[in-house]
Amino acid sequence: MAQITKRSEDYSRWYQDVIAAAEMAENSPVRGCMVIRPNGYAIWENIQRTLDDKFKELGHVNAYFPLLIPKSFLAKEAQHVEGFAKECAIVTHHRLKQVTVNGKVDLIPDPESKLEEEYIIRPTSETIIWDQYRKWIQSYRDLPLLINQWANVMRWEMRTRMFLRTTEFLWQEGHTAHATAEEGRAETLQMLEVYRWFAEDILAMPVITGAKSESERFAGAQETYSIEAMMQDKKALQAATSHDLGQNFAKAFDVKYQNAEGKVEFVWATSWGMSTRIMGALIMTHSDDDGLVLPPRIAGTKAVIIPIWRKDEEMVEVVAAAEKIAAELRPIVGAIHVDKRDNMRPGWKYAEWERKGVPLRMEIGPRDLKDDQVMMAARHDRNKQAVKIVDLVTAVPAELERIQQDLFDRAKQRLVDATVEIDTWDDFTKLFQGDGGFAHCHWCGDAACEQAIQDKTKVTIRNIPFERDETEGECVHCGNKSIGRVLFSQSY
RNA sequence: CGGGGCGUAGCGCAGCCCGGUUAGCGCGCCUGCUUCGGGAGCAGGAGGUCGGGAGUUCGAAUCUCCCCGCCCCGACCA
Repeated sequence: MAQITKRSEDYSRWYQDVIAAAEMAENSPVRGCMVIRPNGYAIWENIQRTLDDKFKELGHVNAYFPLLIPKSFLAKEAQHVEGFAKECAIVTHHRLKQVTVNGKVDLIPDPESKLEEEYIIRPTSETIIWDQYRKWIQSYRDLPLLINQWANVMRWEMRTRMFLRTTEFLWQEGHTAHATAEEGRAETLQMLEVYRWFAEDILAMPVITGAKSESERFAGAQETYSIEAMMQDKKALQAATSHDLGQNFAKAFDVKYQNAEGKVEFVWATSWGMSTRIMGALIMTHSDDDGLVLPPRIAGTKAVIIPIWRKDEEMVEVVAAAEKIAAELRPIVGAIHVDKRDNMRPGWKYAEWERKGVPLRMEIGPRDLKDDQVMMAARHDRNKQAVKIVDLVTAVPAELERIQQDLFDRAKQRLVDATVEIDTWDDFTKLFQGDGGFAHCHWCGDAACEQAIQDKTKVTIRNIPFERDETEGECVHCGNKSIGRVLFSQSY
């Protein structure tokens, strides 16, 4: 069994070890692309379910658009090209041909099957979706158009890391069209709030909401908003984004509607997304040196029951009791696993389920049976207590709720403890040469100054928080006038 | 793409410098018995084109060249 490197020794090694030990994902033969294993995919399925329900509650519907996009589409929105052209995979042929070279059979693209117009594999779907929206939107009565897509996308990054940055990744992308700028802006902010809710209430991951600086804006957006979380190494991770696209895509793809007065106008657009990257954030927010730690609301398995026995007669009794408890609890708390394997001892099983991040463990043996109780142990703080079997229907949901809240509080405390206000360049460099963290600092608003800070320290503006100090001050780097503080940090 | 490290059984590694019988070790896996309340013990067993290709040699895991992949640091990146 692979040992998990301690966080204090090598944080990024620890991260990879946790993923391997929890059997969440592993590398594949395809460079930069990972295999998401059942333990990891179960989490993604829960993410999908929860978000999808919320999207629909707010009036969105799902659709599916092609994986391949005509190359020319990308060129239609100038900034969009600039942002994505460098990382696109391109389909150039539609057929292979067998050839024999030095007696060996090989396959090459059949030159005769070269495509007249090449396709790119979508790095994001704005272009192909907006090309379609042109056909769907004529009247203000067609608006708003609120569509989401669950899909895979591909961005040919130079350096990849499991979940955080993979060549292919899974995500949802919402693409909406509206009659007015105000409606578009309201949708953008509404979806950002959904992401904040999801991160904090479901993933127990406190975030800072705010607007991106101009240089960090999505390619083609008028305004980009993000939620930023703090990992245990005090670096920031952008957990989701929501973009107000203004009329940029409507103009690029000629999407117009006629209003009630008969006037023809371009529509207003938004897009918003959360990807499998969030699972990297989830791992780095809660897990410890013993492996994965998951908040109950997103865990694939909420609790595991470990029957303990010596003799075969005991096994029959204990397993039956465990199954009965599981059956009673499942309708209340969700997936519960009874670990009946008879080829390993309880201690081994405890360690294994701890590695895999199951939030709650119940142990039931002959001694417990006699006392009509089980031992109940929480993964994240090792709190262990005896609970009467009749009380489980209330005790288990309550304990899961305590775990959920505890994980959030713990993460929130880390965030608060590692967040400071900094006013001098000297203190700024000291902070980021040392432990790092989140720093609220004055900034002049100049992109060149922002770039200079990044070049010198690798620190970037994570966002301009909604809740921030807007009193005047001097830019932490250049000393010019500032109209408030923004959030600085090193990031993933 | 630049610098560094690594690639030998499912996992972790030794062997390589200095070429030489059937390539080892630990964990895991299979079979059996004893065990079972915090990573069990004993016995037997299965599992390898030594990342790929070419070369040097009587002989290559070991030497040379090329390629591929992974990890770390850069560059790159909603």
